[in-house]
Parts: sequence; C-alpha cells; structure tokens
Amino acid sequence: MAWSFKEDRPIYTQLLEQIQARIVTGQYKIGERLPSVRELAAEAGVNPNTMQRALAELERIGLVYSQRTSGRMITDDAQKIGEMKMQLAQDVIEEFLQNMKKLGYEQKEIAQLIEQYPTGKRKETEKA
Amino acid sequence: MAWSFKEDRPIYTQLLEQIQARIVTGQYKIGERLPSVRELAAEAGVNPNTMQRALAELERIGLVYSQRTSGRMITDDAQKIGEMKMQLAQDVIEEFLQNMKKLGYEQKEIAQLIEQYPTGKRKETEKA
DNA sequence: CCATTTGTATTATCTCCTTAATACAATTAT
DNA sequence: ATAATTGTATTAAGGAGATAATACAAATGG
Repeated sequence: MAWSFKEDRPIYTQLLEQIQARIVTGQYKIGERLPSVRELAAEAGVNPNTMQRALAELERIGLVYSQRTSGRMITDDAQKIGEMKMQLAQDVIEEFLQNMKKLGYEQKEIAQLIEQYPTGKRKETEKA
Repeated sequence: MAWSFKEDRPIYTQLLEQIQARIVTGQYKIGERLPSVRELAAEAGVNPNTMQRALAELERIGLVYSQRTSGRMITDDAQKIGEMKMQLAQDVIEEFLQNMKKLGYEQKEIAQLIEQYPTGKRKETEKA
C-alpha cells in the first residue's frame, strides 16, 4: 500500500497510523529494522521532521525503539503487536458504528448494509 | 445529541458534519428555520466566525439557504436530503471498509465482526 | 583513520484554524 | 420610529502543523 494522506488531519498522525498498520499486518516484520527517517520521509514525500515526529510517537507507544546510529527496530514483542491490531480494529469498528448511528441507522440495519455491500470497486455511474 | 469535537480535525468541518447529520435525521426538520449563527455558536461553544464558516459551507452544498435578516432555512427539497443521507452513509461505509482492509481484514471477516459485535456500551474491563 | 549514516535538535518561515472584537445594512418586532 | 436581531465582513492576534536548512554526537563501514 502506497503512502497517501487526507487533507483534514495532521500528516504526522496519518503517518503514525499507516506505519502502525504496516506493523500489525506484517508488512514491516517483527524485530526487523525500519528504513531510516530520511528514507521513510523521502518515500512518503514528507519532511524528515514530520516523519521523525510520527516515529517518536510510535516509540512512545512502544511499537518501535531506536538504537542511536544503527537505526530503528520494530519491537519483537509479538503479543504487543497482536493486541495492538485487535485494539485498532475495535477502534475502527466503534467509530464506524458511532458514525452510522449519528446518521440515524441502528445496529441491525448496519449489519445488513455491510452484508449486502458489494465487493470491490464499481464505476461512478453505478455508485448512486 | 450534544455537540462534541475531536482535536485532530478542524472544528468547522465537524460542525458541518454534525449539522448535516441533524438535517438528514430530521432533528432539524425540512423547511424549518435554523437557530441564528450566534445561537448555534453559543450552543456549540465555538466562535461565531467558526460557526458561520460551517454554515456557509452547508449553503454551498445546498442544504440550507439564508434570508438576510429573517434567518437561515433548511432546504425543503426532500429528495436532496434523502440523497444526502444515502451518500453520507455510503461514505462512512467505504471509509470503514478501507480502514479495516488496511488492518488486514477482508470483507467476509468484517461482515462477521459486525454481526457479532455486541450492542450497547460495555465496561472498560469487558472491552479487551 | 575517516567518510558516511544514524537519530536528534534547533531555528526560521509559512499557512491554516480559531478566537476576539467590532462594524454595518437589512429587516423584524415593539 | 426605534431598538433588537439577522447574516455578513473585517482586522488582529495566537497557536499548531509542515517545510526548509542546518548542525551535532555516536556509531558503522570502508
């Protein structure tokens, strides 16, 4: 998955989330070394300072740790990564349900909508 | 539903969304008059300028229109409101599915998770 | 030994969001 | 008529996020 950002939220937050996703899905493997701050920044097309901020936050959370000059490593705590994935999924679900309820949908309707929801991408003309 | 905001997105955007939700759910009724900018701003605890910005955006979308000194009215175009609700729901669903897929879940799993998802609020200790 | 790479820190600048404090014209209410 | 309310506009100030340009110490790699 390539880097991409929405405009209405801080980039460093979105970087944090996307790196988090790469870790819990195993795209960045457990115990592995991350690309350097400058590399990652170049990849994502952002300023190194911005990337550094996201990484510092990941460090605070405990998903990665830095070794001064040899780079940054992903934690080797498999359980932590597993729990993180569960937590992130739950957060996404909670937010989704809240959003739908704000629009007036109830849990039963929501479940149906998801079941029926077509898989894959469709043309614009088919959307409405 | 009371006004509430997250910190990582512009307030005027969230105001826009929340008013939109009130309109499509009928909390603000079709053709009805909205509270004044100053009232709404006081209610929401934001600066009148910020509320004005959100309302101007709603106007651009065509959900409300202003009559100089008699206030702001909600559109009486029932179809427009209906379509808006559909569109908003679809956007929420799309974003949800995208978020889940970024975490490594596939459509089938997601459907199951939603079905099984417990209704109502639970205690913190029950969450994990 | 020495150049390179690492994370990290600093300073400056720019833009966007938010609040604040007014102001004004048009209308409504009294 | 007159006061109050409406949407709207303007100017100023501040704070946060992002970029840019450097800088430095601590390794690492040759």
